[in-house]
Amino acid sequence: MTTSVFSLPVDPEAQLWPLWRRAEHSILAAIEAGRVGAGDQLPPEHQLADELGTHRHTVRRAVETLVGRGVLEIRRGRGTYVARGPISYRIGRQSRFTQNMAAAGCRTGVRILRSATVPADAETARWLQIDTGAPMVTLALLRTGDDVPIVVARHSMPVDRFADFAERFAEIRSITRTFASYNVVGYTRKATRISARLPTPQEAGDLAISASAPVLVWVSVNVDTDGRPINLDASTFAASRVDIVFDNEEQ
Amino acid sequence: MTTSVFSLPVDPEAQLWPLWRRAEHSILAAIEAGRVGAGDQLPPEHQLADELGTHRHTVRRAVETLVGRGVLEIRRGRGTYVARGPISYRIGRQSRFTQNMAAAGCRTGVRILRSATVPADAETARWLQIDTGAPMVTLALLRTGDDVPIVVARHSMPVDRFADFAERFAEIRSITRTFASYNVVGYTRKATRISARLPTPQEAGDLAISASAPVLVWVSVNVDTDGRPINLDASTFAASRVDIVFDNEEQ
DNA sequence: CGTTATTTGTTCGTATGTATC
DNA sequence: TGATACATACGAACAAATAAC
Repeated sequence: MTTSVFSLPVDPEAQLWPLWRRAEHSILAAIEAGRVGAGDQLPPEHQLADELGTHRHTVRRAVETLVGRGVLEIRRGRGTYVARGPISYRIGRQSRFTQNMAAAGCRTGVRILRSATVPADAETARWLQIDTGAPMVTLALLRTGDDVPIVVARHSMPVDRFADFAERFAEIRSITRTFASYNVVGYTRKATRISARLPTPQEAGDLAISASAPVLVWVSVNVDTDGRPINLDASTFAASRVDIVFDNEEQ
Repeated sequence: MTTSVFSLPVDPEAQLWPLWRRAEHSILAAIEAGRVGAGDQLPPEHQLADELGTHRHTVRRAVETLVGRGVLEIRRGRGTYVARGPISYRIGRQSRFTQNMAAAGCRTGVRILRSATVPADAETARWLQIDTGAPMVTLALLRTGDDVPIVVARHSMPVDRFADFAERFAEIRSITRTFASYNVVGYTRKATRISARLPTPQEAGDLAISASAPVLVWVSVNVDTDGRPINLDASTFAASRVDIVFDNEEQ
């Protein structure tokens, strides 16, 4: 007699949940019991459906939810895998991306996705203390850790102070040092807004995450030492790949 | 001739996206163009499917994603509605839930979901600086704004200092004042960890959100004025209903 | 370099369950 | 109670990405 790795719960209480929730629970139980380990490949969907005595769509719903919970990871055409945990992304008042990833032992990369000069919408203008419609330099960056996309950062700066910011950044490849090239040194984060949602199609594509994997959205205003806003940073993190840690003591 | 409120994009570039993404885009476009406003009810799924010339399942996928993006809201048996925006939840070093919601003009409510004394797991013990397995008082609270569930807060406290915390809270109905009853006044938040994911079945039930609507998870350690950890607060927010704002200046 | 098998992704079909009014 | 609207579940077929040959 063989003991199956995946099987639906049989206790009558579980019958209250829909089938796809019970399938979700079965897969999670197999992982938590160590019957499948981090990085392991799951059986293909049709086989999982057979083992659980249910339909492939039901399994897909369960798997999709576990992807969104950060438990599984799907690679199309290859298979479904048990996810490795997120990287802790430590935030003080001045800490920046590269230091963080280095601390986690990750090789960082950055790529310019898009760059343009556009008129400021009302809300951005308010944060940057410029006029609505005033031109802004915008720069969308994809930052990676060990070649895995981590965050899309969209930076907006007033064009009057930072006209050729994008060109300089393309050369310098560091936000902090590009600001330094304008003699802006030691800027700090003022207000920060954090929210979470499912990704837009573009975000899902940029971050290479599935449509059901949430993003963590981080919008912060940076001010120079005179307190003047220099930049609005709207960053969208692949939530399953990071953990944001504020350490109030180290600020 | 009638102009339809919902219609699939026809430009050839759009053909690259799957049908459900195009349907998602159509619904979003109708909202952004003001053809349907905040709080309005959408046509039923079968009718939307007809208008978009596609299958009901395709529409459901689109709607589900927009629910996760905070754009729509589903009320089972009643209909699908355009969501109203999130409440801004302002966080300083000491600010607490009730003040925040009052500032947003919301009537707050709190209900005890679960309460128990349990042994500390390794990680919680480390945060609270107690021994692994040492007993903790745990208290799960559901906080509401205008009767809408906002957050499930799970508090853990060492039992040796706060033995009858749950009973006192049931009477006092305020975390701050319950701590004050132990002569713990003016405690502050030390480290905070923020992440986002899809809800567990229990969280989805507690918060009355759909399985595809992300939660924002907030874990913080509070310390008394001597720097001793008094409590671990693991709070799960319905992401579509709040925005968390850190104001570094007001801390 | 194409071909094929494997695996996940999309789409439509059909039926039934369940909450709300 | 009946009508309406969302939720679950199984079925069938094909598309698209990947890997192995």
